[in-house]
Amino acid sequence: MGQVATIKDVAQRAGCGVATVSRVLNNKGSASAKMREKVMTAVKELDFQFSEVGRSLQSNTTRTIGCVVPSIENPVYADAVQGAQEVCLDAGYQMLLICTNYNAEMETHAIRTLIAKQVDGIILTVGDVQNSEGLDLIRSRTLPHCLLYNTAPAGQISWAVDDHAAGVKVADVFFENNHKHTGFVGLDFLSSDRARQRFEGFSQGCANHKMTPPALLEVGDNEDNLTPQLDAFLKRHPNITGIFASNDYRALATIRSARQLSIDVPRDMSIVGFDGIKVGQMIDPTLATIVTAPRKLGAGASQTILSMITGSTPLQLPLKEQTFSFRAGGSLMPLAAESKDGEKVAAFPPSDDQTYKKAKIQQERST
Amino acid sequence: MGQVATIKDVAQRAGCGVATVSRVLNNKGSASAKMREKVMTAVKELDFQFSEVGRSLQSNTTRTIGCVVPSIENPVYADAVQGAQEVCLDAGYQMLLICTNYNAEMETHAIRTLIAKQVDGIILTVGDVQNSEGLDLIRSRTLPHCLLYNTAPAGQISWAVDDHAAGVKVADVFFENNHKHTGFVGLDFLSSDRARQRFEGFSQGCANHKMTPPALLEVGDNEDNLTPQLDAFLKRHPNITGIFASNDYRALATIRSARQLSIDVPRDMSIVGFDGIKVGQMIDPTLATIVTAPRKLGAGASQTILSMITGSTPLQLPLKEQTFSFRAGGSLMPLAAESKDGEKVAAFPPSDDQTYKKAKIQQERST
DNA sequence: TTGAAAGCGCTAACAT
DNA sequence: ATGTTAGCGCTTTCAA
Repeated sequence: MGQVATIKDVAQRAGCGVATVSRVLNNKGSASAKMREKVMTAVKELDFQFSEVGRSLQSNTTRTIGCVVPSIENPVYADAVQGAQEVCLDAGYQMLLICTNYNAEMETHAIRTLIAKQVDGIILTVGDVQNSEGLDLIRSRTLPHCLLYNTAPAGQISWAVDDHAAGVKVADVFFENNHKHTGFVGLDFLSSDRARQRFEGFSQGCANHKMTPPALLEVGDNEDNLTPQLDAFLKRHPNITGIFASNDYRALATIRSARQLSIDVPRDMSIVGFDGIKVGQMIDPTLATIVTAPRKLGAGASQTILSMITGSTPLQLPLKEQTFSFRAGGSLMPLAAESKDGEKVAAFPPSDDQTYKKAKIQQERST
Repeated sequence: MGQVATIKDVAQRAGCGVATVSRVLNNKGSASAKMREKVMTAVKELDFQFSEVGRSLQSNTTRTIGCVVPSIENPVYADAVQGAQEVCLDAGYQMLLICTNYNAEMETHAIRTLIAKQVDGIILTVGDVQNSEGLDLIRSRTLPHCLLYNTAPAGQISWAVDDHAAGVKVADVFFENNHKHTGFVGLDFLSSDRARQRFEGFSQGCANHKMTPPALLEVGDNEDNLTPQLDAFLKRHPNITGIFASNDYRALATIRSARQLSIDVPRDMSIVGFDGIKVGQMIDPTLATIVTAPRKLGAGASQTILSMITGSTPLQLPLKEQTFSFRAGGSLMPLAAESKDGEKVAAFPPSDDQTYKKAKIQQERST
């Protein structure tokens, strides 16, 4: 249905053998000007295009990269996939995309399918690097592959945000702004080792500065009841002046819940998010956050894969330090030295405009 | 590299011909229990999987659907692609994704590539339905295809938001809330016929209610200077109390700019967005907007394609009326009857909570 | 029930 | 310079 003319049809119409057609169209081997001419007109007349299926069978190569991510409804993955796809396309490769919906069975099935489809390489985010059936499958075939957003186990190559280091960075920022009592709001850790690493880094950073260990508020996936949870949490930990949310959406939800509890952000509470989504800068107050570069990670993963396939380009390795940067925002404000224990006093609140400029500078530096 | 064992290897190991292996594995034709056994163990031992490339060449079918969209960095497309991909996967099809970055040449190239890859069908969003080289290419091969987010020309099938009807709806909403003087903020129409249709529908709706024709503010892609543009716009049209933004991001940007101009939303100005992105409900005020269901559109497009391919499933047709719904939000507030000409008076400002409940009811109705 | 062989579209080795 | 042909992995006749 999709294709009509084959190389045979072209050969017949041009009055030559199929090999000649192949040679002309691929600019490989010799062909007379006359033959070239005849072939080209036949191609035009038939609107001929090679079938990649035939080529793939013959060359044992598909010029296709498989990509497995949990869900592109999450903009972090969407952007990464977009970046990966662009690099592939530039190199003449196409991308087969499968979303697993955070489901381990789907993940295995997806990888099996991609192997069957004979992709030349796979870029993937798995649920658990230590225990992934699909990953084992890939390894047993020595298929070029590259992890994305998974912390690489020893010897593995991966493009991912250094969640631990980013967590440390947030602790540094809180410290610099004089917040000593902090909290962390995250999804329950069972479903996200990434959030756990952010928390661990954050704890580490707090310890480095001799700050109180961060209080932990684990919330479910259902965001509706964050407000009462936050209320109870803050009653248990009344000293807290700074909260690190495991991602920007959660940070926004936290700000909203705080507002419902008549807690003003940033006057009464400073909030720092994670990811650096676009809207963070469009709202009021703007969101202080860890900015990541999903596109770059995706593009990097593609470059890695491509260099594994062609062997030509020197293997690109992600630089851990460059996988994130902090962006200041109105949701974070310095806290004056405590006048009394536990009392919160705001010092020289920066105007929104100042904060914005600060954010901009920070951003430019990191690019 | 990717694949090792072929059907030949299995046959050899099982001590039979390749045809037997094929029959056993496909459950087609007869095979003795003994042979089945031998084949299955050979398969296990070799960890054999069929090569889809070989199958495709033989069957002239690839079980692959091509998908061409401008960019999945736009969550509207990301969600649509995700929905489309899921439906494909459920039906045993995979998805080859190409993003065109709103570039016409890329679009043509993408479609050419997908044809060469012998995809069984194509789901696509083109820049200009009336004038798309790629679309012509597809039509000339009678390849099953389905438009997504493009208004279908006569006889064409397309899954898209009814932008015009949605525009009318927004006018209705403004009218119900007593806003008679309105404006429309959109990207310059050259690059988006969708925004133009929203505007035309909006104008139509305003005319229906004998309202002033909406004033038009066309902004460039660069959002930085929205504030001065908005300022000038509102000075030219001082009566405006309601603004319809062509999408939610632009609505947020408009709210931000308004705030910089000391115009309070919704007290001094009501804003309605378009798309229904998640964060619209997480900010303060919540964003009144037209909610669309990108996932459903994508899924619908896939169903259409699949039924075109298999002919079995009854062809799904998009229902125009169900492609959007209005969601109330804090950014829109009723305006009291004008006390003096041009003077704006807010009537019974709804608490955020009320607005939220209202939004929720609206949302539940529409699902 | 089973195997041999043709053929899907293409490339590359070989022959002319 | 050009044509013939084998073979990539698979399915499907067709014979046995």
